Order: sequence, then structure tokens, then C-alpha cells
Amino acid sequence: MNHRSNDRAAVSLPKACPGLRMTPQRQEVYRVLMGRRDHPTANEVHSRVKKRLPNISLATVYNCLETLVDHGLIRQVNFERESSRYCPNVKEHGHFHDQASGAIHDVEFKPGVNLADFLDLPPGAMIEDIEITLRGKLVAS
Amino acid sequence: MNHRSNDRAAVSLPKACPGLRMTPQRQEVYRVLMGRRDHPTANEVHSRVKKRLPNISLATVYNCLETLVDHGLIRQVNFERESSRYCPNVKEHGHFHDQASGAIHDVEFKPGVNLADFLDLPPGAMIEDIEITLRGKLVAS
DNA sequence: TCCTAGATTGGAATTATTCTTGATATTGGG
DNA sequence: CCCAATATCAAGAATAATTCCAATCTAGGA
Repeated sequence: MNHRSNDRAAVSLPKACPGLRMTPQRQEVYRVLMGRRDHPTANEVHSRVKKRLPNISLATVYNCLETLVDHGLIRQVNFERESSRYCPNVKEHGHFHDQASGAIHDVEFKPGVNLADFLDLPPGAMIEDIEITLRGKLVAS
Repeated sequence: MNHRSNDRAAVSLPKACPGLRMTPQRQEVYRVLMGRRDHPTANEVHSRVKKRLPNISLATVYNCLETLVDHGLIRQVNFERESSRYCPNVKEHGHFHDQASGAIHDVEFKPGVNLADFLDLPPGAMIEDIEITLRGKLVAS
């Protein structure tokens, strides 16, 4: 890694974000999320962002995260009653929480799967958002 | 409904609850949950329980709920960052949250489904708990 | 350049939940 | 039946994540 150029440029922001002003704070929050996709909490994001923006406040991090969520650039993920976590994977997906390591893995749908294939939805239900969380252990295979 | 006998007796407690002392408070909390399966919060449970046990404290309701959850008699359900809700449906199931009415509907799995058929689980994942939450609207069909 | 809407800050406020502590109640053994 | 051990309850204090608020600050358009 000898061409250690400004890696801020390494994160390409999505093209179409109507009505979103990309301030340095929002950029950095987004960059941090893209840089390490380990589902950090707002606090962890704050720590990481402070490396470049030492004066940023936790409130601002919360604001940025909320804005990015509202604009569909990132997703907010909740496990039980723990702190919210944030995830730059915008595709519809679930999460597997490894109880041993605490790590969180994204879980994709198999291609062509439809919710109604395995769930008995109430008649007339228009699904707008899905949250699937699995908890368990990873065993050596 | 003319035989308005003590409807406390109407709720049959599960037979096998090893190590669980069924105190009046726990009984009443459980009865209330079975009586109206609308996924109340701890606060709502507290209000309802107070009709019969006017001196019960919110802390005790939290204690009872936690104990019942630990013994597998009820389930704790979390939606986003809202207050936890409690549900006497112990079968593995998900929830549909109707954004219009705020109502929460249980969503059963179709018989015989295996999650691994629909989701790309990490290799070696042993699932111990599943949480599926859907949000959306009910449209007249 | 000036104005205005939107953004940022730091700290206070909120809220659900947990913790602490002392009082009570219940159980099993003698 | 009584006692000690243990479990439960209650009330309020404490905690922790998040939101709110008021006071600047900033960027971009007129």
C-alpha cells in the first residue's frame, strides 16, 4: 500500500441523493461506515469519525446517521434492546448475530425468494420494511 | 356470559415450569397477557394488572415479565427502538406492524419451512432464535 | 456581499429499563 | 409447627441511549 493517497476519495458517494447536503460530517460518517462494515453503534462511529473531525459531537453523529438513514444511504439495525447499529448495506437483508464472538453477519435472501413463500401474512398486508434477525452460534464445519 | 365466575381460573397456567414460583403477581401478569393478546408494553401491563393488584409496582411488573420470559412462558418483542412488548404466543413466529392502526399481528411460518431454504446463512450457523418483524399497511382486499 | 435555511454543538432533558436495598413472604428441614 | 435459607417485592435512585433545545455557524443563492 504505497500510494497512500487520501482515502477519503476511496468512498464513492451514491449519485442521486436529492435534497441531501453532503457536509464534511455526513461524508465522514458515511466513509467510516463504508470503510469497516462491522455494524458499529453511534458511539463507535463517533470514535472513528473523531480521528478526522476531532470536534464533531455525538449529537451530530446521531443527526448524520438519521439523515443518511432517511435518505436510504445506510440502514439502522436493532438487536434486542441494545444500541442501534448502522450498516451501509442497503440491499434488503437480515442479520445473524454470533453469540460467541458478538460478530454480526449480513444474511442475504436466496435469489427469487418471496416472503409469502414461508410466512403466513395477514390478508392485504403491504410490506414496506422487513427486519430479520437470527441469533446463534457458528460451529466449525 | 351469565356464569361470571372468577375468570382468574379461566387462564390455565402451563403445566411444567420447573423452578418457577407462581406468585399472585406473576399469575396476574400472565393472566393479563393471555386475556388480551395485543402485545402490550410493560407500562400497559402494569395498568391492567393494577385493577386487581392495586399496589403492584412497575418494577415488579418488569420482574415478573422477565421471569416469565426466562421460563419460556411468554415472549418479549422489540420493534425498532420502542418499548418492549410482551406476547403470550410462545410458538416461533414473527410480527406484522400495521403502520396505519398501530396494531401488531402475529405472523406464523408456513408449515414445514426451513429458513435455510430461503436465506443464505453463514456456513456453520446454528440458529437459536429468530426475530422477524414486518412493517407496512393493511389494504382492503 | 448579505440573507436565509439548514447544520452543528454542547449540554440539558427524556425515557425505558435496571439496580439497590430493605422489607416480606415462602419453603423445606428438623 | 418453627426457623433459617432463599426468593420475591416495592420504591426510588441510577443508568444509558437517544432526543431536544438554544445558540452559533456555514454554504449557497439573490
